[in-house]
Amino acid sequence: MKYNFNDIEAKWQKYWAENQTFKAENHSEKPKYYVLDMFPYPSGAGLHVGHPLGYIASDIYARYKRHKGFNVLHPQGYDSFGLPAEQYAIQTGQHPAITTEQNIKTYRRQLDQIGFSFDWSREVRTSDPKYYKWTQWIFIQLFNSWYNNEANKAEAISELVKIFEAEGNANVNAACDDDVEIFTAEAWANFSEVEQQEILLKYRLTYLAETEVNWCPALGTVLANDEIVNGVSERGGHPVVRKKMTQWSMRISAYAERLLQGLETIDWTDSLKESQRNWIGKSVGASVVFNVKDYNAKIEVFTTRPDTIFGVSFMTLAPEHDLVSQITTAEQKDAVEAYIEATAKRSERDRMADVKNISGVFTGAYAEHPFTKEPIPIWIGDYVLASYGTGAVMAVPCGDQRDYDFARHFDISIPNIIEGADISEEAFADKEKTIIANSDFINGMNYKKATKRVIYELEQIGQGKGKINYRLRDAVFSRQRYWGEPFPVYYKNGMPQMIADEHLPITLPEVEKYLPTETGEPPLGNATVWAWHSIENRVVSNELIDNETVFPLELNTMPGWAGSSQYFNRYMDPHNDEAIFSKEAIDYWQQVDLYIGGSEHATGHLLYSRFWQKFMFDKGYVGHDEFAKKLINQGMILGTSAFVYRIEGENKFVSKGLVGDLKVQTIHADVSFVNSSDELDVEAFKNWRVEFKDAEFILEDGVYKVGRDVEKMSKSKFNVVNPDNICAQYGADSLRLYEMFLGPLEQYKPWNTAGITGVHSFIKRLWKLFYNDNGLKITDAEPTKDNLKTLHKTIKKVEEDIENFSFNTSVSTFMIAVNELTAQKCTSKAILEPLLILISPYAPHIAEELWNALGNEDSISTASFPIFEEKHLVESSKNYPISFNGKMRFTMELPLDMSKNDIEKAVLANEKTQEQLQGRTPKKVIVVPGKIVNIVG
RNA sequence: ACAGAGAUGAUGUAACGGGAAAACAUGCCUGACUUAGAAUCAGGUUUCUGUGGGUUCGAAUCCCACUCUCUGUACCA
Repeated sequence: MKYNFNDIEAKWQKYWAENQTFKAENHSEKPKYYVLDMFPYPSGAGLHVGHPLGYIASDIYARYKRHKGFNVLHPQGYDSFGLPAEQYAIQTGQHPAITTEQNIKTYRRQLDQIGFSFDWSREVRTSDPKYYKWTQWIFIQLFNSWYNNEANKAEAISELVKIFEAEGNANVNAACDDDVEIFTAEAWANFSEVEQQEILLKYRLTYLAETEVNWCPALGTVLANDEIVNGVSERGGHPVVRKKMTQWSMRISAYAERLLQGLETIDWTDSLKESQRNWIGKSVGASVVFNVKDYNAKIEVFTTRPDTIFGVSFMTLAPEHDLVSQITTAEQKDAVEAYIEATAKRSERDRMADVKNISGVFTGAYAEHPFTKEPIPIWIGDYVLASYGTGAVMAVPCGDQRDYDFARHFDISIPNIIEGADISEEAFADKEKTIIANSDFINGMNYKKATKRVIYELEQIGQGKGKINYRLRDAVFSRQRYWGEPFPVYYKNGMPQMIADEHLPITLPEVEKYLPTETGEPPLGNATVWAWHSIENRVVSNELIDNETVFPLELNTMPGWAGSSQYFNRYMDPHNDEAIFSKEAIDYWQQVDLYIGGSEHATGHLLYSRFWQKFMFDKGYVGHDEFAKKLINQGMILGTSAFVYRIEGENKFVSKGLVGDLKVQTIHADVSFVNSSDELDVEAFKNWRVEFKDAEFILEDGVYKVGRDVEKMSKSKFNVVNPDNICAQYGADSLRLYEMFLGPLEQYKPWNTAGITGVHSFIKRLWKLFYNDNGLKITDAEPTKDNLKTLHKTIKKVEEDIENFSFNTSVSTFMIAVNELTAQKCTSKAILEPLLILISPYAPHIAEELWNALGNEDSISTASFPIFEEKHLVESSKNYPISFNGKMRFTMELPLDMSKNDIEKAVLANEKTQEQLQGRTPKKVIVVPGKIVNIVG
């Protein structure tokens, strides 16, 4: 019988769907295991062979865990809000919901044909109102919470109000805005409602704040830093200005320390944890307050080196610093303003990239040293960033290279306060080797002692304190887009009001245009039915807005990461309309046991999700404050692009070998026109685009050879390989095996379709172990010793490999096993049946088919993983390599239970040994039983 | 600049906690079968583990230095 993979795969995919084979129950006698993939954004381009890599790996693991007796949750869904659908809508007027629906259909079809064991009954889509109801709900939860630094957790805002009513805010230690004023209980009672709301907003975990954004007036939108190149928009090259906008922010900074500490408790890759650590950017030091001479002003700086405070010879403020305009003297005014203007024109990225040019201007003002009272000149310089610390630094040129360079450049003095340091060429920045000198009460102390003492003294005189600074900024949560979650928020007297939980979801309104309005409002500003009726509790026409009972709704939408920050928990109970998930469901599934996805989400999705999880933990909704125990990053699959060479100015293409010194344009050719010998199908290429129709081709040896290069797989590089074609030609099992066989999961690796014939013929050889031309050839024959050895060797290796996520090596193990069993002419059911279970996580369709052919009624996924027995691998003898001075010369078969001494004697007695020694006496004989014999001399 | 990962035949890669370097595939070559293509079968094919040094009886593996590649972050005070 022939192996007809197309029929077999369709048959079993249908069987799994109809029987809901992989549906997980929220209770079971079995232990639970939760395997999760990062859900995809359903783009219009569909899947290419790079996308399923992680899904195949997680699917193998999920299927393996089922064989191992676990109740496995392995869900899948779609991160279906996002920019591409919106941009398509702007261009075509097509509603993003429609495009998204179509794209999801394509994705589902493509995923289905690869044979994943997803529990599709739990599918979620972030753009589905039933789903985003709960995204809105979490937003409200965050709004109604504040972070209590004493308890080190989020608490209800109503508790905070109680404290304010009882004693004011003097004793409240909260993560809040910096500009909160101290008030008493009486004062609180006397504030108007709006004033109270304003104060509370400074404490809430999500809050409205003025944020600086990159505003592009021509595009009418806010741009991310990445979207700006050389000060103009990447799209269209329009000018971009910094503009303040009121936007929602998430107080993730409140969780900085816990996000950092939590990394110690999870099994994620070191590089990913390191990325998050850098992103959080903890630095320990002190805040120091400098009084400005002749002004009633103070400058607060953050420093990690308070021990060097006696080395301060100037201060630098960021050009954007609030004080600059106040303290600049009349003489310096023009220079300072010119400098500020020049800096404002440069993007932050430009400023950061340009490290060599030292620039700055003296303000004319002086600060006063907190201890010596000496005057310190105040400069501004663009190497100081407004967004980090306080936007001001105390400059210690002898101990910091940037300060040193700055001082040198502007001829500012460089006092040396480090004992024995040579600062004639560069600063001495090694704090571990620092001994302080010329520094009053800290002379002779090391860095640690001096730091402690300086902080103590600063506190005594009220000029500073110990402080920990984090780089992590609060996350802006507003987007001026259409295709995202609407906020459950309306505005009354300018203050945001949350819509009560029972009226959620607030669904996206219809709009005529998906662009910002002419007045620069976000796309939702185009909606005509987008006002909240606070009595009827429903969305009504804007015409009814009276600001008494009907109020305007929020026009921004939520960012892409909103929907993905709790989806892993929603899978546990995805159809629950009463709660985001039931307590039973979360208590049962707890957290993700294995999460697989790309490393590009290291500081986005993976950080925000940890933040929301910690918040949900504080509120008692979840039992773990980390959502994923173990995380693996799959590497990217790269495409092999093909290039043709067009002679400049002519419509002639030369074959790669003939390019030589010719001036040519290198053009991407679609890889589907190129065969495995790098030869171009010239006719197909000509028909590809009109401009190539009449092109001439200069061939070498009768063919046109293309150039090759490995690049990211992408539609624009024409190097995309579609899994549909692979499945049609070789089958899903071959695709799955080949993707794993390419190399280690975490590694970046190029795709080369030609290699798939190796795994494909392996599958055919597996089939031939079961079938010949006459049909099934399996017998009940007693397995031979060799059969058992092959099987158990394979069980052992495959089990180890899966546990270590080394899927590539188990594929070669399978090949070895099938090669050996074929050579042994094995037909024994007792061997081949367990072999099928081993292979089934990797190649589930053929495994089901053969399993069924052996007379099994249930799906192979219900079978138990075979148990390894050591006894079948025990050997009685070993073919010892005999080395002389480390070089292997010949081998000798010796019993494994032979003693060291006897082995030595036997080896020395061998005539080949004597031949090698040529009469010399060996100095030493190393015998490692079971491994090797090495003769030295 | 810093951090992380990595470098093995023509190619993808393998080698438990030092113990026979290249398993498993791809490619290429020869032969068989076939009208041809595809498929199948039999056989063959290369290297000395990025560079330099160290530890060791023995190093791809451990240590030190360097070179290069990829990824992330970047004037972080």
